[in-house]
Amino acid sequence: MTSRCPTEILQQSPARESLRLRAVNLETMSKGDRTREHILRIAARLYNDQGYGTTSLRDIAKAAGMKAGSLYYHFNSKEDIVVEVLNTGIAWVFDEVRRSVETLPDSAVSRDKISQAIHGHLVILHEESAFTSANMRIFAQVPDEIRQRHLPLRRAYETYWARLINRAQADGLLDHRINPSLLRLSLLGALNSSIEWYRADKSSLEDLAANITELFLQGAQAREAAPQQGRSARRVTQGE
Amino acid sequence: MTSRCPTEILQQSPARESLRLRAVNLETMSKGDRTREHILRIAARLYNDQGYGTTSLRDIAKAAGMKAGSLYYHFNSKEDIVVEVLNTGIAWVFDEVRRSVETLPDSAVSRDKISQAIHGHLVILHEESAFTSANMRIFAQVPDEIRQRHLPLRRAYETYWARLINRAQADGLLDHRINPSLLRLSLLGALNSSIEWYRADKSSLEDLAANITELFLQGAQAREAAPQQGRSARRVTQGE
DNA sequence: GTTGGTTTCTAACGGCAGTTAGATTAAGCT
DNA sequence: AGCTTAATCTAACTGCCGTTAGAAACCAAC
Repeated sequence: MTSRCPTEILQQSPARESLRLRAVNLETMSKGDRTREHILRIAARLYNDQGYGTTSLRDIAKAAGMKAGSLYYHFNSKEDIVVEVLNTGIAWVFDEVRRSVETLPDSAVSRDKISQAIHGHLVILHEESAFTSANMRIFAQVPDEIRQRHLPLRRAYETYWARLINRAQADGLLDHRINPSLLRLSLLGALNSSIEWYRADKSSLEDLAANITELFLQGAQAREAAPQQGRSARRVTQGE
Repeated sequence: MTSRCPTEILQQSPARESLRLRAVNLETMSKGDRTREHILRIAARLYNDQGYGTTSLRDIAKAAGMKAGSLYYHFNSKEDIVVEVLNTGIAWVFDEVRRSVETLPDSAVSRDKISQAIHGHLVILHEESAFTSANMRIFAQVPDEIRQRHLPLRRAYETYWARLINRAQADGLLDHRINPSLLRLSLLGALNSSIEWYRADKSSLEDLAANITELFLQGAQAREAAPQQGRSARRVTQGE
């Protein structure tokens, strides 16, 4: 039996769970837990800005308005901080993508489900969660031991996408000659690379999501006529 | 007027140029230059294996069979080493991709040119150049100053791809509704993400290149019939 | 206002980082 | 052989790293 909730894959204390809930209840949290969250958010921002290797505990502490030693009241080690940032990043994007897909009725066509998943992934990546973008940025650069601790959750998220795509292929949406793994890896590779080139002032995330969906499903090659069924997203003007 | 050779964009001493030439003339090189190259190759390998931040000069020196201080006979700083590794990585993939495309007659159809470019990029990334894979791995994690020094060459390579794609759209290969920048960024994002999931024992690079070309041009969505013109690459079985 | 728990700071520790100057060795030339 | 240049090593410097122990400050409850 597979777990439905991404957070279940981690054995976490209740306090550690709090960050995973999208609606953070600031009032009911103790000061310690609030500070703890604050530190994690600061850490995620710094990881985004300057990478993992060059972000010291003293950097995080200073940005959080405290001294390096004080971090050890909330965390056992530097490693624990980055692992929690990584896990939160995936947990959030996982929750959001699932939520986006489940917005649709179960009977919805596969194309809409994939389109929604793409949009959800992009929204979290670019608008909602510094944890998720930090994850995509630094995952490949953290020491192997840290990556191993984080890997189960990441795999769970990848599996979710794999199922989405497999189902789409079974439904007949996807060509049977397409390798579903290649599609998944290429699509997520493209989506995650967008943290290095997407700028919100150039186009909306809705347009970006629609255009990427179109690109990966219809392909870039010219088609004779075949206008799509009223699904005409405005073109995005990204990059030069 | 635009420069044809990617190395021209860098003002380099002749000695520094050597690594950029694919056919390395080991005999005619001085011992110093050979050691210099050796160090750079070692550095690229270590950057690939353990990232930039956690690779110290002492690590590089030890792997190269010398002491840390000795590196300073060949390089002025740690920064110079990583910048040269980065530049070499792009110079090589740039040369190879251009060479691949120019293998074809000028009259070749755009599809073949793009297909060749994709293959060349993947070959360098996975088989030929630890510099190129190191570049893709660590580019996002080096300090900003280093990235700035490297950026011109990277932009030149991106521009080459942009021209390739623009021409393909002008030729009518690509749908006019496709945003060429989005195609380029998504495609390169997908290609470069392959350093994290491609395993040579699972499929050949030729198959991978053919399948990615197919994916980005034809799209994943099921097509009625329309068999492609004899261009039937075997399916790759990558990932789970 | 004292108490007791929570939170932060201070000050240091050992270790490793990049870098440097100068001594030492190796190689080539006459 | 002796001299010169090339290449490497030795040994240190300064500075920042993650981490720790214990003292201080804060804060609520009585």
